[in-house]
Amino acid sequence: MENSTIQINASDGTVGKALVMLDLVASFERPVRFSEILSKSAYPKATVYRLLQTLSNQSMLDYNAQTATYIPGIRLVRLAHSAWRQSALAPIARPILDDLADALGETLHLAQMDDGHVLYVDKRNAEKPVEMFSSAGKTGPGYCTGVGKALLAFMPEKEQARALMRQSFHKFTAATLTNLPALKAELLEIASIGMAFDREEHEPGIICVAVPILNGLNHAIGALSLTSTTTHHSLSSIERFAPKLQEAARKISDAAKNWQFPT
Amino acid sequence: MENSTIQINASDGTVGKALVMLDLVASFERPVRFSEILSKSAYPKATVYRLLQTLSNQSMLDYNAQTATYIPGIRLVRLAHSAWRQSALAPIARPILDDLADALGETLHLAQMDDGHVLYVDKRNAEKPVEMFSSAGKTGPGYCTGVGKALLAFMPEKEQARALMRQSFHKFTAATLTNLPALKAELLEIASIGMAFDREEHEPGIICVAVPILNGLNHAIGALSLTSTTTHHSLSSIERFAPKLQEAARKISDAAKNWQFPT
DNA sequence: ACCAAAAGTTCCATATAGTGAAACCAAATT
DNA sequence: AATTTGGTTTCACTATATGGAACTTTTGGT
Repeated sequence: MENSTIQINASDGTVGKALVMLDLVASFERPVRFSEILSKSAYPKATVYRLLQTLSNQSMLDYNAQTATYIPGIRLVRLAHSAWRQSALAPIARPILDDLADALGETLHLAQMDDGHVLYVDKRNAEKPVEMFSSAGKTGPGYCTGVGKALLAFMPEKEQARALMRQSFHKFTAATLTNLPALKAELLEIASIGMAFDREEHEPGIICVAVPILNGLNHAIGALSLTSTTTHHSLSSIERFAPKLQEAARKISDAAKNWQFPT
Repeated sequence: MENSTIQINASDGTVGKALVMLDLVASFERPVRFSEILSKSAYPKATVYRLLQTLSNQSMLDYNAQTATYIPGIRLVRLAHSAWRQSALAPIARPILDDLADALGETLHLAQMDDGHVLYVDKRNAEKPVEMFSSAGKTGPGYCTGVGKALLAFMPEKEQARALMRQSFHKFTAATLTNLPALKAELLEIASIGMAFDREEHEPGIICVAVPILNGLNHAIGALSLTSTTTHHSLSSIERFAPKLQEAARKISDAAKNWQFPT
């Protein structure tokens, strides 16, 4: 969301720095000029310059000579295809999500945790059926979405601590939790009841129920949510979908356990 | 397709090497062990080891400690989302593709050229409406697909020469062109008539018409195709769709020309 | 249970590749 | 014409990557 500060990359040498640059360019969400990148970066001019050149050579960035701007490159799309196919969760969950979408006719999201944030890896939309990359790959906050809280509540302690650090607590709506103690309390509750709600915490009028997809150690490998609006549903009426969600989550979990790459 | 040889990366130092490793891991299309990666790589053991560690640290790879295998990492999915949204062609083409799919009810592909190969960036399927990453990001051969030949035929001369080098001419079917002169002759024909056909060259029973999406200099920035089967259509019957495809291609081309990022 | 081979990890002297201050060049701007 | 701003190149310095080899762990065979 607010990306005003510089990301310092502790180690990982040149490769780490190059990837920081990639993230930086991506974070603008629009074509950016050299000087803009430079001003947001911690590295000196010549270093930034060379890193951008290397990344452009490698098609990890696209440089437009007309406008003298950089955008994330096409090679990422190719690599992501491979990542998505192999990430196990998304492809496995696909048929189960399809069935669930058919049965419920509501908007569904499948998400994973990525560095404390929510990464949506698949979606079924109640209205518009086709979505593509426009939804998969999208990220959202952890502390104020249903999937985010479901994932946080079922993380190994250490990872959870690290993920909680990354939350920035922007008050999107009146209902947004804006501090760590409040969030921690809610996560305990979620862990005990096995489901999470978004009570218009991220966007006014938008509510959701989310359940974790667990592995054998009771840690979340993903989360599944059903999203609706306050005009269509109330919290208690979407709660009624929870058993169906949990059943689907269990199916995905089972499929993931038994999943082996064809040899 | 056949990735049996080692990719040598001329320069670009450590970052280039790291990206070669990324591609290598992705090319397996399944979880791979260290030794498998090593055996396909040109770099010495310790180097490969360190590169893989760095990439895993950075979530560009996922290391599974249970199975001791690597797969492409989740960070790629996040980055690709950004790349796709900003690549201009795909998001711009989306509504036009939607309309065309509604009007024709046939399978459509939108593709770009990537290192001599075809990169599919969007798709509308006649039967299954939802597809996601499973189709976007997929790559295919340049010399034996409709979109590939359309893209090759309308490339700047130098780039074309480079792209032609990258073709490997595997004979998929009886109709596959298997040598450079034959391909060059066909590309001239395509350039003159402004459309390309796939006459069961990649898969038996699958035919397609493709048209380039041109910029102001008459170079392809993408290609649009309509795919069908020989049971549904003949070459001449799919040729009848060409005007509609060309109209859509022109619309996309215009939209791309006028396109400016919102300031 | 043992041994041998293979797979994976760490070490460390060396050299290569990255660094970044500064100079330079090219467009805009005054 | 002079100045500022944005972008590119240079080069001496050194931090970082390198990779052969030693070491540890795992696997598999008898």
